[in-house]
Amino acid sequence: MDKDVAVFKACSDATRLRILFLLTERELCVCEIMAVLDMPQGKISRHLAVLKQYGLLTDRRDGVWIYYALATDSSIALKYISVYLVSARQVHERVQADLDRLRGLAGEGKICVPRPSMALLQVDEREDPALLGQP
Amino acid sequence: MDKDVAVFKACSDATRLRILFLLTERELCVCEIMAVLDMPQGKISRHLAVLKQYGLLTDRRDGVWIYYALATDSSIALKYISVYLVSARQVHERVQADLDRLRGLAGEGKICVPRPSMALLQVDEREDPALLGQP
DNA sequence: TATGTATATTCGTATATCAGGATATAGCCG
DNA sequence: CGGCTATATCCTGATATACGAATATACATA
Repeated sequence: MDKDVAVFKACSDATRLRILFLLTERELCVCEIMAVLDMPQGKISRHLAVLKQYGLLTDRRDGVWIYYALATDSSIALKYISVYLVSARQVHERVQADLDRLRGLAGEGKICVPRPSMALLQVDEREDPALLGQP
Repeated sequence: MDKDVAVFKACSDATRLRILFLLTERELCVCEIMAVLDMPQGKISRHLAVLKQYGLLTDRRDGVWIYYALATDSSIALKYISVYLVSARQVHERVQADLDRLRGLAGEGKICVPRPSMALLQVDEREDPALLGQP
């Protein structure tokens, strides 16, 4: 039961809930979440750490970037939270706006390109048809 | 969305979550919750006030007693919390123990009888077959 | 190795939350 | 009205949480 309490505690912050809603779309790196929510990096990282600590998120590193994704089988409450997230995201205007902003971002992931050479790599990836969802 | 955050905040305390689980059984007065959870009256009342303020509970007065019940259509999150409560109560041992203790209480409601005359009234009610669930 | 970028973490402060204990309010009954 | 009971609320201290700002860490490239 304590695990469930922790899950609810993790959800009881507006910023964290917005992050969770965003992650129903797909896994995201920190810079994408920063861009969508327009919040300082430290704040995003701190909330991501809380969500991960409470078992709601998993993370994986890809070079410099760290991608976060919704965890699945952490607690009973989390199962119901997941269903809630998918259903409620179509109802809340703020979430809708967040998701629109996310879909409007230039590429899929790695929107922050650390160096010119990597920016070129990024462009290459964007021109790779296999990576293009919608034209 | 803020309403949903409030609902999750309301659930992010072990005592409050135990109260919510108890109220999936039926509406309860404060003294019953006190008896089951074995906690001081001020603490129970304070948590009930929080749950009511966040829209998770309704209350109704019956003489000296105030009965609390789960609210229904307060927010989207609450709908999913309700489903969670009914499902998860069969999984958590602590909740099982709470519910067992609740069912083991002498009568249905009004376990605290303010005066001898009312105690007699209570006994009368207990002897009324219509009010007896299990012998 | 040095540099730059993405992310994590620490520090200090303001605010919120929780608990226990004491007190206040409201209803019932004699 | 006065006394009893159920419940609500207030007060205070302890603890947790959120934030901005600054700093630290990890990785990639040259």
